[in-house]
Amino acid sequence: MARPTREEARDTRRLILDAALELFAAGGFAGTSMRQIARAVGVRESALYHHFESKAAIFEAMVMELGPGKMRRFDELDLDASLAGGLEPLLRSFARLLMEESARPREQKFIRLMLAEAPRLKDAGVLHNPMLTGMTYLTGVFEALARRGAIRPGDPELHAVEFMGPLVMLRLTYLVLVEGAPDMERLFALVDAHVHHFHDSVKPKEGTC
Amino acid sequence: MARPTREEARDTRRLILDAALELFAAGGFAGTSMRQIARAVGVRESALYHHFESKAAIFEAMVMELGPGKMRRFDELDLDASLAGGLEPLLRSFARLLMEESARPREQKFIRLMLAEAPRLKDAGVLHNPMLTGMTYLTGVFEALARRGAIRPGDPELHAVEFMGPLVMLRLTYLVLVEGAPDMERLFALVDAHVHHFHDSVKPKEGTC
DNA sequence: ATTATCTATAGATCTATAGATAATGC
DNA sequence: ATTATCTATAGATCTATAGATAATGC
Repeated sequence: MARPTREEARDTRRLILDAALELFAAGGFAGTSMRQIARAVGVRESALYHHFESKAAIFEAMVMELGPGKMRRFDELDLDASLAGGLEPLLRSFARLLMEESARPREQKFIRLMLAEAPRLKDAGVLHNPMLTGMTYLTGVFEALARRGAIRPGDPELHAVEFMGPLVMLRLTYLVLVEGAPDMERLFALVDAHVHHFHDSVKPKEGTC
Repeated sequence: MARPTREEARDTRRLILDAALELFAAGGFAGTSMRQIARAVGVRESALYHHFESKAAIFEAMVMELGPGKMRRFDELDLDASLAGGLEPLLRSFARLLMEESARPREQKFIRLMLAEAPRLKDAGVLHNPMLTGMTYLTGVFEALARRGAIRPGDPELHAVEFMGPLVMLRLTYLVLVEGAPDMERLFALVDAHVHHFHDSVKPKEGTC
């Protein structure tokens, strides 16, 4: 035994991170032991310490890998080009993308873990609440949209809250806090309805009364 | 020592529950030891077992006490009478009440605990996700409002999502996931702006174009 | 020589229980 | 007799380390 041959070699670091995410999401950081992680991976505890200095180091590596805000997908976006297809389709595809991503098992577990360990995130070297970071970013987007007249003028933070609030809540109720398979059909129907409702309430007023 | 005199007697059960809420909210259920709770209360571990069978029993008692959905405040409400003052003031006072309540330290800790322990709630005898219960309830309220023409017709679940989503998110960002004193002024400004925006989007259409 | 594992274990917890002690309320 | 605490401890479990072993890549 001891060191495995090249044929048997596996990416143990990867396996540790995957097993730890699974276990942390289900039992919490403190509720998961190095022993459980080792058992899930199929190695001894001491092998874990070869890859990570401590249990906290596993958590930190996980946050570093999955954490830094997925909100920046708008960054690669040329607002003017995207707006050519219309504001509502743009918002809808963003909202659907967010939900599809959140529905992925790894993301579901990670969001659950972040919510559960929120009070301890700072100790793990995560300076800012990911939710706040996302909101700050979206606020900037709505500011830009208002500047070019794509939406009617107003408090951009309010627009960010009105747009993201229902999405965050739908994600919580349908994806994060639910157990078993989520009702994706109902979820997407509500997402589309929300986008339509939101768009209706911010689109520039047209015509005269 | 041993049993304290009547003068020194304290409500130890109450003190245990309070200390446990504090510690569970900060460190999670698994991250908190009976030893820590005993130290916080100022008794020995064995005294805890006089009041509760186990650590899990403390958690269960806590959920039983604080859990059963605070959403039912609408129950004591005569919709018709309340609507006399106008829909927007009614919604605003509900939203502000929800935020004021969520801002109370005990509630903040409890919400944090519920989010953190959500995957383990079923084991604690909590059958339903409190968030879903609240949404079901609110959906009924908006159905009633639509039936009596106080809001324009539409999917009542969508209305519940549009109304509560931003409130849930504001609560998360400003009260639950934040550390230190929350910026209540900015929070209430956003709550009021949200209620106004929401009311604008659901009030019955008046006049003709 | 380095890397990835193993066996074995030290030392620190932690939950829960047994049995003693003293105040209370009948 | 009952209630609420204490002291003491059994027994389980947990994090982390020391040192051995064998495969890898130079």
